[in-house]
Amino acid sequence: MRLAAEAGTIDPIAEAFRQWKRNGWGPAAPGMAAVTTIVRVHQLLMARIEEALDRYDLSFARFEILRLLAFTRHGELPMGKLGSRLQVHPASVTSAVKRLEFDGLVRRMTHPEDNRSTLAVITADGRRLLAPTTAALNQVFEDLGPEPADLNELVRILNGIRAEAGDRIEASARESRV
Amino acid sequence: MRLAAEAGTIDPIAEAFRQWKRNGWGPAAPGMAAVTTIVRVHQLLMARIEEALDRYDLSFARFEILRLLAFTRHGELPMGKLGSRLQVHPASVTSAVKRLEFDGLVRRMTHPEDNRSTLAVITADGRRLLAPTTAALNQVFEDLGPEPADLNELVRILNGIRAEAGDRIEASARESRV
DNA sequence: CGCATTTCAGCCCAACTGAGATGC
DNA sequence: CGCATCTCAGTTTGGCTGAAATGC
Repeated sequence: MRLAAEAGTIDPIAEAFRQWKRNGWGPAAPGMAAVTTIVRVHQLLMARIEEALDRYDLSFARFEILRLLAFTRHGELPMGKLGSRLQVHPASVTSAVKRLEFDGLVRRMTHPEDNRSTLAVITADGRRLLAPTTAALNQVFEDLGPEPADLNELVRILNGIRAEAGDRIEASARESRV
Repeated sequence: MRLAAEAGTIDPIAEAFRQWKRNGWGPAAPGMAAVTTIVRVHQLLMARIEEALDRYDLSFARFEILRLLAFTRHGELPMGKLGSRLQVHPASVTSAVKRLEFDGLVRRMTHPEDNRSTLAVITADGRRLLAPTTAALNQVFEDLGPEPADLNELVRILNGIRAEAGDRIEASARESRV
């Protein structure tokens, strides 16, 4: 999506924040601004990430699968484990891996110790593709804007939201003040 | 989506952060953790928001249109303006407003001063629906977890990302330290 | 005429549901 | 047998493109 910023206009999020308070929803205003900003930043980030991966014909979801596999000891993981680690639906894992297999980036084999389960294994081509794509994404990660200390602070606060929602957070991550 | 947390496992994001540094991508590690955490929190938030709006048969996108219309002086806005304010594609505005009109929450009229343009106008039913839905969302906003001061800090840092991406930010929002 | 605004048809993709197959 | 794991077909959804219609 290529949406031009509205010319000569104020920040829509700041404006909404003002209206929220004016309408007597003051206690919810900081949360409302936080949520709206997260949604907007998510949109901006996904656009940049997709653009960075575009020429490699990889979606962010498929990249994450490759990356996760490469991080394991033998470059393999059961389908179900992929889903729980990446928080995606089992059926989505099936289709993403199918696409990766079609592209020769992973192959599938039934689990040697449990024939119900099938392993996704990253191929040499898959590992090769990780070098340039990781570099492209790291470029995005390094150009976010805020200083590393602020990014760590950002993660700390967001982890508070994850914790409240029941997400599993490491204790250390919740405390660390940069 | 209702995805159970993986039992007995560490935080996947913290683990990825560790691996990122171990692989020599240290400078990108804070940004990588920030992006991954934003993506995850976005996912959690959208699930909660959709759940809160579910019984009103409203999507978040359609709620935002109603809210934006209610905030204007006459409860009306041209289609194009809706799109630029909410950062959605013109064709998406058309379909969202069509759905809202079908539900009797907005009606459409051609712009009195420019016949090319059509105005979306919120109806009395639309305004009525905003009371309980706003209350339901405010409940979500108030229960995010972090204190208001931290939420403001969160917005400040995220605005740094928006600014870097060329989003229009109010100067005040970029400076405010809570 | 060029340009702006909106709509529409059509496409693609992601995600989910429910049913089934297989094996523990 | 109940349960876990995965796959598949089908549906829905959102968002996009490109073209058309209308009027400035």
